[in-house]
Amino acid sequence: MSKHQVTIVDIARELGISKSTVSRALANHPNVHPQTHTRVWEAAKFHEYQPNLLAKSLIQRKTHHLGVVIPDIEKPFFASIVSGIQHVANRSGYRIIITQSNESPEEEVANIQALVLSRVDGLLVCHTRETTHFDHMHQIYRKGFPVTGFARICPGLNVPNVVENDVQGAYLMVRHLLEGGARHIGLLSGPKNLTACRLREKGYRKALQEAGIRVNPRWIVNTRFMKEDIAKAVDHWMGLPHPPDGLFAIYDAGAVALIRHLKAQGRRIPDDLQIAGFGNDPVAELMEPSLTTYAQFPFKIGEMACQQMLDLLAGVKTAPKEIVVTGKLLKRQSTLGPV
Amino acid sequence: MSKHQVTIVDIARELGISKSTVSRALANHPNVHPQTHTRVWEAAKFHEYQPNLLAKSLIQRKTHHLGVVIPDIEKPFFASIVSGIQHVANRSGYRIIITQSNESPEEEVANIQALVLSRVDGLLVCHTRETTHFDHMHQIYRKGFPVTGFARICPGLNVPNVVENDVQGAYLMVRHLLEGGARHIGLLSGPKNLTACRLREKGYRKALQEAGIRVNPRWIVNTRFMKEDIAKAVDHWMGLPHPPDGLFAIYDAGAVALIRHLKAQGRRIPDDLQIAGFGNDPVAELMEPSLTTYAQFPFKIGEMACQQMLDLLAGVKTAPKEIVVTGKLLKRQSTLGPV
DNA sequence: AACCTTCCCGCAACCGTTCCCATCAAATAA
DNA sequence: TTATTTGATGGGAACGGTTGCGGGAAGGTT
Repeated sequence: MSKHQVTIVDIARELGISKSTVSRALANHPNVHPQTHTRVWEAAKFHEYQPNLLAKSLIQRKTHHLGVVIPDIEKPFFASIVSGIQHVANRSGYRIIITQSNESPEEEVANIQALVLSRVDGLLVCHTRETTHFDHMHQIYRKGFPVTGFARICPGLNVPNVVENDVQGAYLMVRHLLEGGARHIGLLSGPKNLTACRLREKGYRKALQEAGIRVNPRWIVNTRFMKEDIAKAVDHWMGLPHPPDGLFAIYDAGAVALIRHLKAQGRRIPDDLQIAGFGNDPVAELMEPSLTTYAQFPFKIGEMACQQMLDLLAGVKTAPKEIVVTGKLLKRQSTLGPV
Repeated sequence: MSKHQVTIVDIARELGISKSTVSRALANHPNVHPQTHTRVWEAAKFHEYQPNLLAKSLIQRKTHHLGVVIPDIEKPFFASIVSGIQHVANRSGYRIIITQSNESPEEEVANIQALVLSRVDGLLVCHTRETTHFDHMHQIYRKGFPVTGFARICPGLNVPNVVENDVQGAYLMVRHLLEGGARHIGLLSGPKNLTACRLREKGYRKALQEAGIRVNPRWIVNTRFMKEDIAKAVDHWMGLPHPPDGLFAIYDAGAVALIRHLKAQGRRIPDDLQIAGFGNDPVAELMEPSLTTYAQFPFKIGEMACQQMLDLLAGVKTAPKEIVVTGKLLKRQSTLGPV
């Protein structure tokens, strides 16, 4: 960076005009003489002039940066969301600053604060699993800072939110299992405090109730997403008077682990029992048997979330709404059998 | 944003002192009376003062932002790299701005230019597969702009680069196949113009030569990473006078597809032929048979790349070096058989 | 000829900091 | 006492742009 970056003042001096005129010419302001306009542009091009966006941001109070807070970008689900956000952001001339909380609430608030400090125009946030206090959110909301939530949202915060349709997805999936003939359907769920788990469980219950089946509480197993939980769950189910003829795991990794475990036990899938997952992990398609699952379109979620943010920034006045991105049931071998 | 953000001038006025003093107090400059210091800090806390980092950046010519250019964040490999970059960046008070080129050279240069325009302190870049002209890189290099390359680097650019050890990885893998008894080893490669492909092919050749095996050019198949390439490749190999007894795919997705295809044909792996991949895709571990592959530690690559950048920014004067992150061979069922 | 527009352009304030330099009182040294 | 250092503070010029306001020249209208 030895060379002095050329500024509008340099150009103004060289052309013998004022920096205001140069500024206006470069901004294509109408009240500039055509001849002056071209002279300025030529000089700018000649000197490889690059406007200092910091100065511009400072005065215009806009950085054209959006802050994104996610738990973990290495999860394909979040990576796709980020990609979707990025896609619509770039299209509108925004850049995104990404921060990861690594599922730590402390890092989450630190990231959020750092982002508002660096003057992003808006914040797109997905909370950690563990986030239970939302003071930091209400605080920036009170200041009028533009916020949009996605995937895991802050309860009771009056901002646009984009979520996947957990209830519906689980509902459809369980209906699919029922159509396949299953009557005793086990549910592999996660920690009870997670909204997503509760919602998917809700869909599960709804489908069973509609089919006139009383939900046996012992069908439901709550894990902590650990590998060790799988064997225990299977033992539990198989010890029941009526072992399940279908299993619905609310996360694909769980379904995958179930399949491996059951296959190792010599059970045939889906003949002995059907298995379904949730989330359309890349593995799902490649396993044997390929896994029936529910695709959530995270890219779409990202796009919608970012679009909400752009509307917010553009001052489009609509009541902040909750947008639900509906996914799609992918019926595969783990419920249908070989095709 | 109705409220006027409080500035140091506001605090100065309220306390009846000059803004210089406030600035110094907040920066914990020694030459400030202790009493003034606490008064300033208390006023700042009371009014929830937030420094305007834009103004600071403008004057100090440092944004504490790093630009990251990657082809596709949805690829686990790149997601991990980004995560690694982020990790060391945050630790040192830097934020990262991420842009995706989507494997399009045009988007790549657009992103890079936008990033230098928004005054990032440095640029971490991984080129697209298709990037063949590197004018944009030389241009910013000439300006003295801090650049670090990773994974796919710009040839002939005198900047720190961090790459994985392609030659070594392929070499070790082929040696492993040889140890397993394979003698006719097919290579599923990618487009010839990609450096990674050429390097891995080099490792492949080296291992065979060392073992005293003449490389049969017909063993090598160049794909374009398409699904359709797989069937053709298999047909080609099986049509040879001596069909291969081992296959090395330089990308895991290829190995996975090979396994599925060969299994569908009724061939037993690894009994009929061994199969190995490269990259340690998450699927590799979960398939059946689990895939022998080479793990590249992308997180580490990201960390190293970012560390190089920080050194660069700190002015640590070392000749820009090429750093090689060596991976690890993961021997699994596709070469070893059931365990 | 006097007046009114319209078109260009320059002046200067402003955005919110940092930081160099000057100032001045108090403390120390001669 | 006087000279010198030290410590705390204020003034003001940057940083690189944007923008409201006013003015002058050119042209058109009564």
